[in-house]
Amino acid sequence: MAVTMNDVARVAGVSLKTVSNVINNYEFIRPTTKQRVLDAIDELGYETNLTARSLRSGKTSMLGLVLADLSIPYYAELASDIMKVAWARGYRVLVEQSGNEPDHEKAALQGQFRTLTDGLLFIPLALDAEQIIAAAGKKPLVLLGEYVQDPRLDMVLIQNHRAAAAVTTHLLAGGRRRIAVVGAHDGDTTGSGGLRLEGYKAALADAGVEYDPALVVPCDWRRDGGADAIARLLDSGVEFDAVFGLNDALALGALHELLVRGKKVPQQVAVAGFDDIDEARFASPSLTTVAPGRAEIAERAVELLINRIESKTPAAKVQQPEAAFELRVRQSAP
Amino acid sequence: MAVTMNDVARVAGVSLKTVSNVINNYEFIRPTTKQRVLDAIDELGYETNLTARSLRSGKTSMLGLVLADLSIPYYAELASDIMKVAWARGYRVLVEQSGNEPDHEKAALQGQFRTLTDGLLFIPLALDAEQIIAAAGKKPLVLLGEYVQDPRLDMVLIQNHRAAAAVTTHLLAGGRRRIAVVGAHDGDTTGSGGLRLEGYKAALADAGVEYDPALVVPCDWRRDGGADAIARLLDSGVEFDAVFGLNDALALGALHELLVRGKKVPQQVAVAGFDDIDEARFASPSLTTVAPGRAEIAERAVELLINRIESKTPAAKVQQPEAAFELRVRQSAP
DNA sequence: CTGAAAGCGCTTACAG
DNA sequence: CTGAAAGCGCTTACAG
Repeated sequence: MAVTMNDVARVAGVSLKTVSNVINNYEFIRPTTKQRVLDAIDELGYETNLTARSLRSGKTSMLGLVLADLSIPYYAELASDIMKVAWARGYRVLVEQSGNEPDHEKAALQGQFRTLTDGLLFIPLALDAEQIIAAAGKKPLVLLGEYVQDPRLDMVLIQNHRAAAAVTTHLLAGGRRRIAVVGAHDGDTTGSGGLRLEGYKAALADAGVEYDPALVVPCDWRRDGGADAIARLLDSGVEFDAVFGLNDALALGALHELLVRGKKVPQQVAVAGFDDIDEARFASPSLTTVAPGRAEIAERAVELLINRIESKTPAAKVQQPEAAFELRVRQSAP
Repeated sequence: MAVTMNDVARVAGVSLKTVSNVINNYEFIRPTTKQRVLDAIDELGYETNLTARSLRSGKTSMLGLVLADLSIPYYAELASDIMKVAWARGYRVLVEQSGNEPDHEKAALQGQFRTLTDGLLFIPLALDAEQIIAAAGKKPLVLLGEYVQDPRLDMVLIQNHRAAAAVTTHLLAGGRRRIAVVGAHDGDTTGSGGLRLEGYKAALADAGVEYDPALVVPCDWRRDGGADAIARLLDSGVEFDAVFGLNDALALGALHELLVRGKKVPQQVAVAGFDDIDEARFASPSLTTVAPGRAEIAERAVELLINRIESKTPAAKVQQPEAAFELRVRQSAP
């Protein structure tokens, strides 16, 4: 029913192989032959069947991207960038939402999903390094995010510690001394939350300001989590003059709750976040935050993964490139 | 190299067909045979090669989704919903970003992309109905969004006119009389902008309030577009006591600019939007808007498309179901 | 209930 | 530079 290469070959009066050569831009084809084939393709409206190509070649030219949920702005913006970079290199991206569920993450790592892709970009949230290594097949895998760190796995790193320290130092420079941290447990040292909390502590120590665990409020990393956390903090009577949301969603939720409660931002309480999602620029007041280098993360991750896929020598050393960050000072913490 | 059904058949001591039957849950298999096959699958770690299945069966079990850009919250949230609904029905979703480019949209409609999917969900922004009909192949196609309306095409509709009228009526009920509209040209009657503008006009007429074209400000449908539009309106000296952003991004950009300029919202100027993106709830003040029924849109679109794909009688009448909307009153326009 | 054969539409060695 | 043949790993009639 569909037009095949055979039809093109017949119309052009050449063999199947010649059509294939033309389609794949094989160099040494007589120009007249090539033109005959191109004319036949045009005439018949032929489209390469990518499924057949994949089956035979063993390459799908698709990358998998596993993340929690596209409705979370940071992931959506990162996915958008990754798709553009991949597209420019001739790959499509098949997105899988894990919903933060260990079972979904495991399924994405090993199930049939992998047979559709040549390699996987994975933002783990539920599985640890051992589980990932156990579940992952032989196809290339590159991790994003910081819930998992392991010397055996390729991954693109964010400078969580230094970027969080930079935010904290900025708040301290603005005269703040009681900086609440929203989105971590006191004592966390791993994962995005733990690493950022450590950066915060380091900056306090550098400035000679004492660390107070009462200022550290754990909560879900969502807008309503940040709002709830601030509500609890205000209700508890703990004094604070600044809030560091460990991501922008938390900071924006916190900002919202502060304003609802009649606090002046930044006069009474300064607010800063982490991620620099698009929304941060247009919050009111606009949100001071740190850009973790999203474009660079997308670029490096795709490049690393494609290099692994196309490399003839798969035994290359584990790579863990690090993206550059940048502080973005706005109204919420000038 | 990979484990194939042949390997499973050999280990289980049955024929290829029997393995296939087990995998595809064919009913009439002796339980002991089935168990032997399942054991072999387990033992060998066999995974179905989806590419091979697609080639043979002519079905990819993938739906294409063409939208402008995932970094736009409304699209990201809609994509997330669509993927979940499709997943529940046994389909994956392959997202393609058109960047609002006619060439990209055309490529998504006809190119090799179509050979990877069984049907397409398409949010057109650049092509018109004629171009879409000309470019689309024979595979099922369902349109979303309202830039294109045509009786020949399946699509899921939003009640733009009535929902926009409801927002306007709400603002009028709050005592506002000079309601600026951000995101349309005076005279637009088609596309999301035109339809919503018409709804606005209808509500004004119902209330006996005169329509003033000076209050209608065209701009890009993005946060900065809304901010710019309000800046221009304020600079022009036109008086207004409310702003209706034709989507939430516009309304949030407008809100931001109003606050920057020292206007009190909602005391001096009320603000309302359209879409009810997640961010609207957590803006400060929170944004009054209308929810166009995103979950229902996703549900209906996927259902309609899958029905077309799986239907034996493809000659069924064009379908254009309509989603229910709901006004969400919040602080920006109580 | 199960088997042996054909074939989906390509690419890939192998010849020439 | 081009051809004829094999085969990627499945599913699908067709038998029995």
